[in-house]
Amino acid sequence: MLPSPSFPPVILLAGPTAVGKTQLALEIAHRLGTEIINCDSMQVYRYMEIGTAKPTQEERALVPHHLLDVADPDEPFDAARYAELARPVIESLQNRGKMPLVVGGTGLYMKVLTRGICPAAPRDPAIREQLRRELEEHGLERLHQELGRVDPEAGRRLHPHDRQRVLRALEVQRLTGIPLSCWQSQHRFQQTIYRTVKIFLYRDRNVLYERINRRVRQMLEQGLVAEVRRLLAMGYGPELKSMQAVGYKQLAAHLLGACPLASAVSDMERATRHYARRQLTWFRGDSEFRWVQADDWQGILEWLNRTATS
RNA sequence: GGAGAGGUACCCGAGUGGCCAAAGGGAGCAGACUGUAAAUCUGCCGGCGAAGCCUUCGGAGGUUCGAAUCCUCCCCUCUCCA
Repeated sequence: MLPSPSFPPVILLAGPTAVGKTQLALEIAHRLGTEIINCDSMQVYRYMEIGTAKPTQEERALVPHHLLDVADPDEPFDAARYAELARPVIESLQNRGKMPLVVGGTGLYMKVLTRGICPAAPRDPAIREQLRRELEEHGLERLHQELGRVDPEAGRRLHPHDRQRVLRALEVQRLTGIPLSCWQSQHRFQQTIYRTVKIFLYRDRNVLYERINRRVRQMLEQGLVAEVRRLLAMGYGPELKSMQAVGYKQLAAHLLGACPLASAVSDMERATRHYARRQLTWFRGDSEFRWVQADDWQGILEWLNRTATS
């Protein structure tokens, strides 16, 4: 799968949370006569509307959206699955001569979509369970030591406190008998699958933080608390990955009696800021993204016209 | 007016003579990231900087070899009594 120059390029529109991706995406999609492919790890879940700032039904009526509502909140979902679902959509759009517009803030999903992922085995529930038990019994230090033995490179690279990655590395090693770092050395994100045009929307940090606070307030006015209550009532508990999402996590804690609403809200604001910061760090690392001021629609559209059609 | 309590770095807060540029937490900033990624994890955090130096603990004095810590006066905040 090499990038085919005859195919329309894939436009990637990224940016930190609350920067204004959705609105601009609608405009771009409208101008280019194309469709939007969501690249937000939380908007893929059903029933999570307000807190994920998912495009509304009205917005979706204006421009077709893909990869929204493709999983239940308790369904396993990850970057590989995302890419698996998004690729056929991209192809289908390209076959119709359209430039797929991938929009979202989930850096890893974009990376895996455009560059693939190492073919190490997916998550295995049985081994996970076993690892969880060992973690409880012996502690993380011990597991990290084991990793150092079976996969010295990963052991060196991974911080002993990084529970998630240490467990994942052990999982792969046990499942396949091959160290994760070997799998990874086979796949270094070198190959690009599509011809892409990458845009990263940014704003002054203080302005972004103000927008975040404002949007949190709006979400609450729109009934985010009720939405979270509904999810809990449907049996989607706070332990689910989907329920770790910013906003859902804090409000679920409040609804379950852990803290007053006011502190849940300020926790949510802070978590959103932290998230935005991490997004900035992530995308700074990908020099192919062109950073553009989020208000400069005119400039963006002109630049897109030049670049995407050249 | 009287009786107490207190003022510590952006915030909260520990520290009661040297081991204090000052615990801890939060915020903030920077970074890492290959199947949980809105997750997980790391570092920095008075100033300049290599060592080291310089300015900090409400303000001004004082005691002491040495003060955030002790004394004096002043300013401010809070609680209670009037």
